[in-house]
Order: sequence, then structure tokens, then C-alpha cells
Amino acid sequence: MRKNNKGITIYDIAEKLKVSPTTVSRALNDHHSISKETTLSVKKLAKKMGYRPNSVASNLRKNKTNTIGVIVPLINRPFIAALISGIEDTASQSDYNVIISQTYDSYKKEVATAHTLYSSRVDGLIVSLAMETRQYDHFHAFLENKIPLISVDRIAPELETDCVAIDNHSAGFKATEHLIEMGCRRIAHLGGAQHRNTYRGRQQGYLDALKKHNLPIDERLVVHSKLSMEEGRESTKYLLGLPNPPDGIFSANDSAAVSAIQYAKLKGWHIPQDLAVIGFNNDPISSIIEPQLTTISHPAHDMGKIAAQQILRHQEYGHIVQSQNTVLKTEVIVRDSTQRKITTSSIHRNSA
Amino acid sequence: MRKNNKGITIYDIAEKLKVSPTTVSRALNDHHSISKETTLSVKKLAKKMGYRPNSVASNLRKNKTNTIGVIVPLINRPFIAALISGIEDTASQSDYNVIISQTYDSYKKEVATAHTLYSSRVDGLIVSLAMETRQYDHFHAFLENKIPLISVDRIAPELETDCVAIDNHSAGFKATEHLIEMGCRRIAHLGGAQHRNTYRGRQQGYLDALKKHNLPIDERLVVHSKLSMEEGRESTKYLLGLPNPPDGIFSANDSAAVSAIQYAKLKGWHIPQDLAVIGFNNDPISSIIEPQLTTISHPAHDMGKIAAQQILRHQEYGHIVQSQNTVLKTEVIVRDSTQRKITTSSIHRNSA
DNA sequence: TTGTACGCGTTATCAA
DNA sequence: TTGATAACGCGTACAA
Repeated sequence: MRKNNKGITIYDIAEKLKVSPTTVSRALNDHHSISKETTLSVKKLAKKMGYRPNSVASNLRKNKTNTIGVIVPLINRPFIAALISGIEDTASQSDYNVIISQTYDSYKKEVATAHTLYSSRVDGLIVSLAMETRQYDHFHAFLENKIPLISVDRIAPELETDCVAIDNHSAGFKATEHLIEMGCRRIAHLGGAQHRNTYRGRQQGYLDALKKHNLPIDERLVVHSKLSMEEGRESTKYLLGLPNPPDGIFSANDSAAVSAIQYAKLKGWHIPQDLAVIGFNNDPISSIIEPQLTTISHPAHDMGKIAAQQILRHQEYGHIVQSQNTVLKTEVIVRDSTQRKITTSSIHRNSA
Repeated sequence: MRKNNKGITIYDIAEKLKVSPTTVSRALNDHHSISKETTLSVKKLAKKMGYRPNSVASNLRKNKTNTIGVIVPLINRPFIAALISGIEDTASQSDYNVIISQTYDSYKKEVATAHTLYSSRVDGLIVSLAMETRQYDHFHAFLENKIPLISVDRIAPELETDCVAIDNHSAGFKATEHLIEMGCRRIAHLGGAQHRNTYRGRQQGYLDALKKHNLPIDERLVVHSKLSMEEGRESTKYLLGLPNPPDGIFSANDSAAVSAIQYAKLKGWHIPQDLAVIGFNNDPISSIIEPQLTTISHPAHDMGKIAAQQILRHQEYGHIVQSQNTVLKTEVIVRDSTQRKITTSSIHRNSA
């Protein structure tokens, strides 16, 4: 019976019940100081009147929003969607909301989004950096005010936060070594921009694996792009057209790897006999392509869960929580695109 | 210089500048009544002091959160991820936040989520219904309080909201008719639960196409499941084991269609000669499988954009806005899995 | 053009 | 066990 019929508040309940709003508030939150009868009657009336708590008011008063902000490059990618799903799982279990936004790899949009989310007073922020981003001032407000900030997957040493990521170097190393074990001696790499940790790590792993096995490093075999399907195809076209083409490709993602297979097959190459291919991420397409793509597992869903848990722990224990970097395990998922019988494939173009 | 160093408020700025908080508030919002000099000096100091507007307070005062709530079954699906991406695009352009939550097709979780989002006072809600959901009381609060509620894709007549969806019947009809045009005479259907409009519509379209072309309806050729890869495989195993197996399959999604192809090939069937297969959704896997899968386009990203736009229009024009149902076009994307003879039909061939 | 005073709905503090 | 009061930070009707 207050001004508008729109929102029933604790005052409305208090009035009808002839108690104070304080009591109503406490009853609704199961505060121990309120008698069972009062609590019960408050809840009963609240339900009857269709009362809906107003989180906005509560958030303001408590200076806490129970909300996690998430900034990612692009939602519509298998890896990112799984990441978000993991975050949402954990968050919703603890009654946290999740606000998402995508940057499309634009620095400008990342800055704007970070500001918006700060204004929204999210209780924590999970970020996977945009490709373009090379400075990190837009996150300072979070750091200064001790709002937990977690970088996932695409991280940066300049941004001093807790991180959840994989060991890209080790993964790239394992991928390359796998090809070597399968008999490849001239291994190409489809890589991404080197200022992002993910692609840089994978490429370094690739190079180090070659070194370890005393294989020559040929710069012509390293191709950088955004690793789209189209670019994967173009890169492969270039590689296979070389006077001395590779006998194996390690691609830093599955899209490019899949299109590499498609192009190579089109041109009559046999996979994996003539060309072994290994991808990265274990996207759904990797197990559909023929031959099925050997790839590196990427625990995106777990990553999301862990990142969210880390934020929740900060909430729970305040800032006693140790800063913490989580490095998740990856593994080579061996499928047909690299499974060549060493005996059959010993027809090498060049012997080192 | 107020109590804590944590939050700088308009009061802090006002104090330093010896103006009233009102003036600061107005200056920051570019209110016309404030002189340019004042506005400038306020903004300058605000920046210098590292002021960050508190949306929570603003939201409470304005009774508006600039937030769209989104409820979907499961984020980590190509179709849903694209939908969310579309919503976020449109929302962020108008400075709206997007809160997402997934139900895992559980009615219970949908109810809880709806309540949470109502408490968060989202300015609008976009829902794709959980599989389990058969009653809709949990959305009443939105309807009663004139909070725009849009159903997308999975909609229900019992829930009287604006809708954005495709014409599932027409799509199912076209898919089936395409198989018939390709010479199939015994067409099976991999369908989903019939109480959800999407799968029901597709199946009805299938049945009506058969009727139109005077093909017999054989109930043994209609298999219901959740259309996972595993179930697609099992269903196909059953179908191909029938004494009189089908020569075409219309699957209500791409996952099941892809696994149908995989299983059939494994058993020595030739696609499309022995068995033509058409899927639904145009997921990435559909253009990777061999032969590439003919499927139905599903404008998920556009759906998201349109749904968000509809909410924004409600915000802008109040409740003058007409209730509105949007039905998006779908088309048959013809690929190799159904190309059993050269067709001169007007259907456009597409391999993207 | 600027300021005063109040309210948004809730919760924390202190007193009873 | 309950209540009165203030406060969270901002926006706005009204007054100056």
C-alpha cells in the first residue's frame, strides 16, 4: 500500500505485520535473533504478498554484488564457451551472478568493458586478454581496490594477477616431440601473434623440441596468422608449395589444423603418411575431420571453474588468501592424423 | 577524504571543489544546466581523483539496471554461444550488461535462476526454455511488473511473451522435401522430445512433407532421443538394422546427423548413395564431416541481436511497444551428404 | 546556473 | 527478541 503497486518492500510487510522493517529484514535472512514464529509469519506473508528482495538495494548497503565479471575475446568459440560455462557453474552454486562481455580482441573495447564492470562493482573479474592489448592500466582500479582479478589462458606478466593457464611451452614441446616420435623430420608450425603468451609459448616449445632432437630450425616453416580456417588453408598452401615441404605440421589451434588437413588431402597428400598434423584445443571439429586430428587437450571448463573458485575464496577469506597461479595439465590426444607406421613412412625426402 | 580510501564519491569531489554534490552529479552526466567551466573542472578533478561512478547506487535511485538477463539450457553449444554473442553485441552497443545463466535443462534451476534475476532487477529477460520446463509461474513476476520477457528458440504458447524463433515446421518440411527431391523414399527422423516446440515442429514438418508426397509414414522410422552423438549412433544402428532400412535420415540436430554418417560409413554404407543425411543447425562440425553435411541454417546470432533489440525498444518507448513475434528464415544448406543426383532446383549450393 | 533536502530498499549499529 | 535510526552513493523536485 505504498506509492506504487510495482514493488513490495519490507516496509509493506512490516506495516501489515505491525513489526519493524528491521525485523522483517532479519527474518527474511534467517537471522538468529528473530523468533521462529516471527520468522515464519514474515516469510509466510512475504510469499503471500509476492515480495521479491531487491538485490540492488541490498548490494548498495552491503557494498557487495555477488557478481563476477567476465571479459573474453569472443564468446562464440568452443574453448571460450566452455570456459564461461565453467565459470557459471561454480558461480551459480554459490549464488553469484556472471556478467559477460566480449572484446572482439579490441583493446578499446576491453578498456571500456573493464570500466563498466568496475562501475558495476563486480566482486571479482576474470579476464582473457584481447589480442590487441599491450597495456593494462584499465585494470588498475581493480588491483588498487583489492578486487580479485584473475587472468585466464591469455595472460600477461605485466598484469600482476592470479593466473589460471596451461603450460603452453610444455604443450608445444610435447606436440612437436610427438610428431618427431612419429617420424617427422621437417616440421612446420602454424603460429599466432607472438606477443600473446599462448602462441609464444607454443612456438617456443616447438623450437625447443626441435633443438632437443637436433633437428634444424627453418624459419620458412614457421607461419604466423590469426589461425582462421582460411588462413590455415593459405598457410598450408604455402608450406606444401615449398621446394622442400614439411612432413609434419604443428598448428597452434584446431581450426587451422583442420583446414590444413583439408587442403593437403585436396592436393593428394596422404595424412598422416605424407604429412602428419597435430592441432591444439581439442575442439569438436578435431574428432570429426578425417583422419581424426591429434591435438592437445585444453581444460577450458576446469579453467573457468578454478578461476571462479579463486574469486570465491577471496570473497570468503578476505585478503589473507595467497596469490596463486594455477597451471593446468594438458595432454596429447593421439588420433589418426599423426599415427603413421614408422616403417611405411620411412620414405623420407631428406635424411639428416 | 571520507571514511575509507576505497571509494571516491561525488561528495568527495564536491567538497574539494566547494560545490554541491548535485552539481557534481549533473556535471558528470553532462546536464545542460551546468556551466561548461564547472562541468569541465568537475570532470577533470574526477579523473584526477580516480572517481568511478557507482552503478549500484545509480541503479537503485533510477530503478533501472541497464542489464539484460539471459537464461539458456547450456552455454557450451555452438548454437547457444552464437545466440549469447548476438545478445551481448547489441546490449553492449547500448551500454547494457548481460547476465547469463545456464539451466542444464533443469526446471528447478530455471526457477531459481528466474528468481535471482528478478531480484537483480534486470531490465529485461531473454529465455530459451529448459527441456524439463512445463509450467511457467516463475516468470510471472516479470510479466506482472511489465519487465520485457522474450522467449527465443525454445518457446511455449503457455508463456505469453514476445518470441524470436524460426519456423521449425517449415524447416522440417523443407529438410524432408529436400531428401524426397534427392530421391529418398524411406526417410527416417531422429527427433527430440515432443513437448518442446522446436523438435515437435521439425517432426510435424517431416510428417507433413511425407504426406504431401504420398509417402507412407512408418513409425518405426521415427526415433526420439536427446540427440547426442552417442544417441545418434545408437539410433542409426537401430535404423540400419531394420529389415527395411531407410534411404534417408532427417536429424533434428547436427550432432546426431554427424554420428549417423560416421556409423553408416563404418558399416559400409555409402553416403549419400545408400543413405542421404540432413541435419539441423549448421554447426561447425557439419562442414567438416565427410561427406559434408547438408543442414538447415539457424540464425542464432541474429536471434540474439533481435531479442536484445526488442528489449531495448521496450526500454526506449515504454510499454507503447507492440507485442511482437519474430519468425526468422531458415534455409537448406545443400552439401554432399544429400547430393545423390544433380539438381536444378533453385536451392543455392553452399559449402561455408 | 547552483544548492537543499529527500528518497531509492536494504542492512548495520546501537539501544531497549 | 525487537526497534529506531542512520547510512550505502546517487539523482531529482523544488527552491534560490
